[in-house]
Amino acid sequence: MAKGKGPYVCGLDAAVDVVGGKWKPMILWALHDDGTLRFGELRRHVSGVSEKVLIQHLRELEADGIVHREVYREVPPRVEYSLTDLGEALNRALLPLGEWGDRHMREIVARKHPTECEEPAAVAQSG
Amino acid sequence: MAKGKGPYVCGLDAAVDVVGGKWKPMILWALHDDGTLRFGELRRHVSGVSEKVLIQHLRELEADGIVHREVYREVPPRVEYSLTDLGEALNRALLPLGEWGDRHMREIVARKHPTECEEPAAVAQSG
DNA sequence: CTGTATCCTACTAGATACTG
DNA sequence: CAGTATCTAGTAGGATACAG
Repeated sequence: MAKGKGPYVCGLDAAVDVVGGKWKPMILWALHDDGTLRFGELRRHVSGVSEKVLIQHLRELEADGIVHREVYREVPPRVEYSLTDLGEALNRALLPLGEWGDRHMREIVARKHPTECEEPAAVAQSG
Repeated sequence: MAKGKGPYVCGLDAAVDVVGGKWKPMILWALHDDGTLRFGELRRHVSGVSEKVLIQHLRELEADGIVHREVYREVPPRVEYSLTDLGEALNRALLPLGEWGDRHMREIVARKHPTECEEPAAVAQSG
């Protein structure tokens, strides 16, 4: 679950608490893009994350009702993650923020690394 | 400045890095609501925050180009904070997220505190 | 393949006292 | 009033080894 900082002052407060984890936005993005992903696939989509942290974030998102976890008792084991309706709604609410980031990432990054510049690469979804 | 976690994978990643601070959403909210606020006023709006952390967040937001800091060399000292155009755009992009939070905060809070001052009911899954 | 357990580091953030 | 300095606690996140 999220940080659980307590009674939220506003909806935005609650929302950032839910998506505030370091890799959570990328997890939501990946799930929104592919619909359903196994643990390993998710690991590859969210490149750089460790198993522990990925599991941790996944559990929190599950506890918050954002993602659904489906376990298949097979050999080898298989677990699939997907977005719930709440998660899809969250992702839609996240779209404008993602677009803002895409549009202004250059300025933001430029402030951080005045000499280092890279194409935004447009990971935004067409929706 | 924000966490500065490095090259962003997507715009959303950059955006949450900018607004990810514990009190930043509330700071943006207050500034959006009142337009321009002094340090002390901001402190009152963002109730619970300490001077150090408020300054820290303000500096980060300023470094990210989200807020503008205007210093008046008077006695007593006066400093006014306001949103830049970038900050206003960010706030607009944050609106849907805030609405999502408002709509679903009850479920989220209910998951966190099933027995605390709230009806144990209405933890309904979205599925 | 999907997790769990343990150890460790860095950072966020809070309390308090002090300065201009 | 606005901001800084110092000390401290809690926790998010990372590396690695191990288990079902």
